[in-house]
Amino acid sequence: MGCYFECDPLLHLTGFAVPAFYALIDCNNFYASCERVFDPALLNRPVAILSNNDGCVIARSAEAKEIGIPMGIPEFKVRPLIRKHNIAVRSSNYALYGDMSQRVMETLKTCTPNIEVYSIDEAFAELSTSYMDSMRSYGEYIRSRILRWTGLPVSVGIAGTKTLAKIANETAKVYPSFGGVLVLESDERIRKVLMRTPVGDIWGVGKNYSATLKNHGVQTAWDLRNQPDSWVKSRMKVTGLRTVWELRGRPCLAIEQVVEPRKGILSSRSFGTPVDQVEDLKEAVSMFASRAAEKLRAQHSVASNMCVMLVTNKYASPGEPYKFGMDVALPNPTADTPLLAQAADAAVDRLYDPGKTYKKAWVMLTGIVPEEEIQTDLFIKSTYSQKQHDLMECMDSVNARYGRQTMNLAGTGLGGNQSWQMKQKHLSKRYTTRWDELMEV
DNA sequence: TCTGGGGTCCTAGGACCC
DNA sequence: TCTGGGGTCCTAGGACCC
Repeated sequence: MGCYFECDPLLHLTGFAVPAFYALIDCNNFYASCERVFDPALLNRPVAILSNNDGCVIARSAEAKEIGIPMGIPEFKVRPLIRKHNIAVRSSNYALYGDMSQRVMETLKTCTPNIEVYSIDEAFAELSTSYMDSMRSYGEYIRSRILRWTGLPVSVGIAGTKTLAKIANETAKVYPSFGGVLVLESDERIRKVLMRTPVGDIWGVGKNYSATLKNHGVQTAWDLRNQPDSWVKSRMKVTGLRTVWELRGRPCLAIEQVVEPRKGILSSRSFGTPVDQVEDLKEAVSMFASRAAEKLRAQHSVASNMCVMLVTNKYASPGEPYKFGMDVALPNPTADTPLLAQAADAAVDRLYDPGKTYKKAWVMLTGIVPEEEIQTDLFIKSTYSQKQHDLMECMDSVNARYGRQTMNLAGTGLGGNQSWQMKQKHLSKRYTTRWDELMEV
């Protein structure tokens, strides 16, 4: 099979079978491409996608990148550029992107069984040695099938480790001559590609490490690959050492097919307009608690801790505190929406300052355990009875069938025109998940 | 005027145990 | 003058990812 086992005490590797090749399949400009599938008028226009409240640019088409719209820039700062180049602007439409993502992943599974869905727009795949002779044509096959079945263009990078596959993918995107597929096989080709990859572009090397490395004269992935282990470990810890070994072709990261339950669940939004009334704040926070509880139940877990945070404008007076939060320990682990909303509500009472104007709030659940492992306290009444569990299950299935807002706590407000609701002025339709929003021809 | 929303892992240090 | 030798658990903070 050509498999072998790694086991290195330094890296705490438990030993996993290592396949010959890893592929990284990544959608090109995913959000912009999703919009284009259903609006062909966008095909030859630059496209920019805005954050939830239409505040920042969070995704761009290739043309918009070329014009020089940076990632994460506040929209108002590039408004002149948007007008000048007639850039199409959309609010983020996660209902659409999430569904399209699922279609891509399902399609990919028909090509190769062992995949790890790594993010909304990318997946790793383990390619067995039987494809050895035709890696490139296999990559092309994946690419053309996803394009035909979903309308979305992807790039494919194939190499001996996940980190190298990431680099291969990036390189395939940058140089159109590769036709969207790059296989890193020979040492010579690996060397060439690593020499033109800046350290900051390596998966696992962020802003901080990148700056440190450059200060030490380490400019490219090839430079980093050639540093001694001890040098790397002292500056970048064990995770950095794994990255370097991966650059040398020694796999340290396995495909992770099973999705582990989340250890923290966060629900937060910036408000459409700033909020200074405690009632509005409570509505919003109840809504976030409900959303977090839904996510919690979806993974069959319960939580024993909640953190509620109120956030004011951090740009207004730099240096001043702008986050005001508190932890709430729940008497017993629960996934009951009314209980969690109640706890959040009480927290708002304690945190609220009538003199402040709030821009955003959070509800975060931690202390998460599987629901079948609830440790009940002998002296405290259970906070997640069978009855509550069944009621929540019923609520979730109603909302799954008829839409998220169908059955809600009264405390989350009656919907429609709350000031804290997101702006989303440029939202496209939920073409693939709502009967009443199908594309009209 | 206007500035996203989620997550993960690792390490150091302190408290505490026998 | 001299002051054991191990552990574990928790938390805060820093790094990273999309």
